[in-house]
Amino acid sequence: MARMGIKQIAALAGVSIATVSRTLRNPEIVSEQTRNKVQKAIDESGYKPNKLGASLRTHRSGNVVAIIPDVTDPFNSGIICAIEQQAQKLGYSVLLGDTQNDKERAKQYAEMAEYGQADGIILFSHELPFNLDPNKNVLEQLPPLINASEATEHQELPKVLVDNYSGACQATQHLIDLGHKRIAIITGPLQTNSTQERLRGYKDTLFSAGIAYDEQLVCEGDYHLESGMNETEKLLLLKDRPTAIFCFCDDMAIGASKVLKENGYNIPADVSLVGFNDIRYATYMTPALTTVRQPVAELGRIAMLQLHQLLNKAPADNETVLPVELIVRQSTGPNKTN
Amino acid sequence: MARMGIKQIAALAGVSIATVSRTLRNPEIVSEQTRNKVQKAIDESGYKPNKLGASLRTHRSGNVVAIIPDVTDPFNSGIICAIEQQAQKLGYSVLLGDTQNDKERAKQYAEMAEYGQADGIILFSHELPFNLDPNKNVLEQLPPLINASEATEHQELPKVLVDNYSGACQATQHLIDLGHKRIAIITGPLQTNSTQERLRGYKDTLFSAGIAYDEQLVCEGDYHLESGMNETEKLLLLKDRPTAIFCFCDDMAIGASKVLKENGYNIPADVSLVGFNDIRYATYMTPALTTVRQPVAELGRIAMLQLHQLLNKAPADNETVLPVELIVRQSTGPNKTN
DNA sequence: TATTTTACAGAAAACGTTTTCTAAATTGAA
DNA sequence: TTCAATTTAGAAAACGTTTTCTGTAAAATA
Repeated sequence: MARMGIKQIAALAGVSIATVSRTLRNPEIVSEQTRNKVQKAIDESGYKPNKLGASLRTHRSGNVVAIIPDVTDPFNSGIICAIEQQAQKLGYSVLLGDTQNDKERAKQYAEMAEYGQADGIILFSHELPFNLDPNKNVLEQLPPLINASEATEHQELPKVLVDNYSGACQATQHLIDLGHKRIAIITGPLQTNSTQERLRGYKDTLFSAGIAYDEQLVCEGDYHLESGMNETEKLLLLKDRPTAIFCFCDDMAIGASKVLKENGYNIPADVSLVGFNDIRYATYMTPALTTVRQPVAELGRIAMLQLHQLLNKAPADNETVLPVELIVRQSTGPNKTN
Repeated sequence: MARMGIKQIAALAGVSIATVSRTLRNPEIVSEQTRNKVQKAIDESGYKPNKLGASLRTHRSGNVVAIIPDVTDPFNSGIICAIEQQAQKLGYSVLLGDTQNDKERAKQYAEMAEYGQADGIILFSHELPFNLDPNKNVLEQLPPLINASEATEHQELPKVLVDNYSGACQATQHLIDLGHKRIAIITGPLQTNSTQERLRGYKDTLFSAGIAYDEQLVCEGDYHLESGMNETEKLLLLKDRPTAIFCFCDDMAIGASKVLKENGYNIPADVSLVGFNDIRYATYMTPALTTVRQPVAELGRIAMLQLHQLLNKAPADNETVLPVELIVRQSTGPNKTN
């Protein structure tokens, strides 16, 4: 297949290139007769208009870049999948920006927007991968950007989040309702918005129930499975060990579960376990994991929708908060130690 | 930040645009003095060369599209992650083409190469998303394309695969060594190369051990968790039920495990279970899943490397086969029914 | 010193589109 | 019929680069 350009098609159809372009983008303003001629030439030649040419002219690549810490994490990949779905519906393509938690890579991906490779960014991070001039308006220094799932410190940026506070409240209350008083948590990185909100929910709920906040029971994890294991080991060394552990993500809960079992603890008889995210495998763990379900598909869908708004100069909502839901399974049970 | 083009930089530095371009792409052919002038202008203005302009001119978008059935599957996302890693090293960006098993979408993504949005394709499918003219050479009708993990019927296409045959042999032999004779399998779709190869490995190994092949024991799954459950239920209805089940992916094994447990079967005491892939969660299942590990990172890395070759007109290897490894954990044990 | 080579930098074309501007042809109103 | 309004389509500019082709100045050779 010889490379065909709009010129060749124009020649083939005996019209100008402008007419070919119009037939493709604005069929209604070209007469039926000419339109047919052009269409015939296109069909016969199998012409595929070059997107780069068009993009260059229109200043729109039609790409968005999703900057994400790790596609390998099922929670992330779920959102990515939803973003991608919605992107296709809206006519965008998604560039994958898996940073592996490397700031430098995040920056490189972010720059795609500045090099014209992408029109906008969906960012899953609490860190903004740009060097900002603190004296100037934040928004004006950035390409169109939506924060998803995690937020940066810059309040001006549009974000679509999940009700982390409520999720933590529900989880904590559930444990309290089961009679637990010594409820440990394994958080994510303390700088993240998600962890801060969940921590707040945890504290508030404890307080409402009249349970004293015990710093010994809060461990900082990093949302990775291994940290769930490490922190659980520490918790088990405590004199007065917790009867329940609330992990801020399922992976850490899975890690915790492994350590608990290895040490002969029965879940939930000896210690109850709650996760966060409700990844696909949560139901299939033994015991099935009680967890806070995030509306992953909705999160991705809306993030993409909002970015689309932004790209059309319509302001995006500054903050969208989606509800979460506690899914009670078998990893939580009544506190039997009292 | 006012949009800066190469023209503005040229003016700022008092040189021609050609010189600016050369400073950026071929610094060695411009004198140090001029280079410095230009560099200064670039630094001061924060100029980011527009990639679309360059791509248009060079006929290289610098993008590759990964056409994949489902990012949400940890096996797939593992490969994608590796591809992405390697792509970045080589200076490419990865467009995500999650098809959700929809042929039409696969085709749309494949067309990105024809529209100049992508330079090449990494395809995870046994179906070629193109309409081919059967009279003509296959390769000449396709954009640069590498098959990864799964192969199409077209032998000419370069592919990087895993030694599915050997994997199935190892798994089957392991079960035979444990004394199992009634070894059921839950395959993937029969049209896929991966399943065909594994099936062949299974049959050959049975034959070598002098165990008769029993068609009742082979169930066709679809690599999804649910099908693992469904097929296991069928297997349990058999008069002479299997003492071991070898699932062609971990997700199906996880599904099988659930059904087995629900029906009161003990793993591995009553029935042994083997998976394929060794996803991250395989170790954390109860019992930990014996499975065939695929070199996911290597697979992705090589696929991208091969595509890179192709894009530089160097022929890619027609077939790369990577070794797999049986990881024995707790879901397999001696056959106790004899 | 005269001549050839080499190093460097500018002008301009090219990549493949979209879109503005203009002109011709057609239609409708008067 | 004439004139204005509308429809239609072409010419040409523009998007932001890279690269070829030239030309000039400096360096190397004789």
